[in-house]
Amino acid sequence: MATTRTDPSRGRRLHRRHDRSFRPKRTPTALHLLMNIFAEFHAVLAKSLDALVAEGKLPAGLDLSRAVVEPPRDITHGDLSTNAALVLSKGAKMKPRDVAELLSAKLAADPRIAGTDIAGPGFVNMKLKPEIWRDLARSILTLGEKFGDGTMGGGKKVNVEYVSANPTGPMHVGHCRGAVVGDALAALLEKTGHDVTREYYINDAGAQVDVLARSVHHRYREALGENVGPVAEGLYPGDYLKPVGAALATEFGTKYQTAPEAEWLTLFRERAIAAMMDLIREDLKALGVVHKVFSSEKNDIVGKGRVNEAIEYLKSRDLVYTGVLEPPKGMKPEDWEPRPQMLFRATQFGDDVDRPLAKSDGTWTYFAADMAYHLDKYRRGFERLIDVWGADHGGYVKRVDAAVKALSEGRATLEVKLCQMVNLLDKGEPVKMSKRAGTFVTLRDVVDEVGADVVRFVMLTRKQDQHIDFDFAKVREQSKDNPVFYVQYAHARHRSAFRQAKANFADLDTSDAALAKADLSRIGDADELALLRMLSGYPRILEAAAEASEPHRVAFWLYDLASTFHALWTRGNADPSLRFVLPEDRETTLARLALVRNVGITVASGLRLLGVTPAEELR
RNA sequence: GACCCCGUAGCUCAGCUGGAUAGAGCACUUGCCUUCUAAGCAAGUGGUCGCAGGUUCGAAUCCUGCCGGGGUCGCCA
Repeated sequence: MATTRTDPSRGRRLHRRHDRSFRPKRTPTALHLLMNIFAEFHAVLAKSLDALVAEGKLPAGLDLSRAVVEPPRDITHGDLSTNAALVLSKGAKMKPRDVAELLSAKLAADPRIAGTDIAGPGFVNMKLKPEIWRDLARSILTLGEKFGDGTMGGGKKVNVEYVSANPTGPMHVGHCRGAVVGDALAALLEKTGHDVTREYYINDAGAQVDVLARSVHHRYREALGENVGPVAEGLYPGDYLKPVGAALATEFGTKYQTAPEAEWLTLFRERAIAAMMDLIREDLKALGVVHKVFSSEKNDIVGKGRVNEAIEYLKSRDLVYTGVLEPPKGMKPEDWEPRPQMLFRATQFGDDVDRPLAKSDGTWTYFAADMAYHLDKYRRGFERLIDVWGADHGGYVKRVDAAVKALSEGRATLEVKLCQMVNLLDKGEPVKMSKRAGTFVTLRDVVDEVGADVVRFVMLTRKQDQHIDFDFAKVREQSKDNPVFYVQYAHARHRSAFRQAKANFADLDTSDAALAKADLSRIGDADELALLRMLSGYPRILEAAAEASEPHRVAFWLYDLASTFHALWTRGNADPSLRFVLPEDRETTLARLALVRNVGITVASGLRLLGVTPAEELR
């Protein structure tokens, strides 16, 4: 396996490239926009190190790639902390504390650093001048929701394929996790400077779409008034096919009522798939998910001979052969019989066994088509492919990874994000669902009932490889168990503070531009500065989340931010002098509104990234 | 049998890709509304990070082996 998650060198490399390339440019005329404080001070650290090398106090060629500048766990340790001395001591052949002494003295000379000290085994802690936080506040007001935009991706093309539900019916709740995770991941990658394409793969070439066509034919006859009885075993029984059958009845009358299957199968299949895709697109739209590209297995891959091309390519590399697979050990398939098959040498690329490409009836396996599809993505210029799948497809990862490696000669990378199951519950009791029996809860039902905001946020309150319990009773409650309200409430409160300000100062200019000019030296309370310090972590969180492909981190961070803001807000209850709006003090009000607006901008940015509406008010 | 994921407070889960004294919500105990919307806040109780080794200045995090739970395993998609 060589996916991103298991390749330890990958993250490091990206970090370093980003950090090194970040050189704050100071233009005397414009305000220097503080974007990522940690990246900036990593640059300061590198400069200090260079100086120490030039002075001969440290040897040249030290590897700074493992050194990080981060917020200390405990704020009494200062604003920034670096492990540089610990990381460098070995290469410098010095004790960590001694390296720390040198770095500490050098860093203390930076005009923006108020002081440094050494702690523990050799951490260097830095205390920044409060003016830094006020610069940050002004920067956020100037940037607006661009705050947090990053260049980490370097404009690189990334293809994110997600949902890709079979076109045999409306989406059920189980699909919505992948939809939300994929969508948020795509947004996150865009925010961090990637050129993202959101894509959906339509599995419309298999046997199941023929079943769909037959199911529609049943509904068609039904619509013509024929007494067809219940839907036959093995067909899709859902009512959602009735309108499709009815439309065909209107259009073609009795033409295909008794005709042999061969006469209508293709037509009915195409109409049915088109109708189902319309349905699915509507469902996705209700959830706020919009794909840019829909690739059809049948029309874009198989029909265009892409599978043949892929196989021919592999054959030319001697990666295809005819062989007989061993039955899997430990389980005894009853109908197992050894059979020669066309196989792809997946084992040469890290898979456990070689994989079949053709079925016994001569048609391609799903894998063969999927392989060709991934080659198609690569040929469209994507060297980074991300697929979001359900965890039940976990056993399929290695072979597609092997295929991508083989077909791109190692130039393309595939990351598969597996989303664990969503356990659907009602008051703690499992809800039974069966698509074949037609008893399943649709995504639409859930979205209509609790709203897209709640569905989306809940789906992001777990790491994707962790199970989620989605309990209707709880989600319906719209109580404080629902973290989405907690975060939205922070945004609503920020709006409320502005309404309050207008009520007290009718003529007050509270535009972001005006707030950026406020006298921010009036922001001095420890909790106020702590809030700004927290906001400074936003770009950092986005980068880390993007690098790990873990959008849930943004949701958790927003929750923490909301918590910090609520705490500050509530202090005003006990001590009116700490309120944001002070009817007696226009200037301080303006400064505090600037702070509040910083929170509002950042919460809105984060929520929008996750596809959740920043609420104006919650009542 | 093989492969993948998970195991952290009573419960549900985070833990910033190896850092300092392991965090949050729920639950439980105790306070805060003549209100900048209390859908909120503050404090307290609660941990052998599944077990055992290893790697190093340092491990919940990385490696190995076990234990427990889930998922998957030729011609379904």
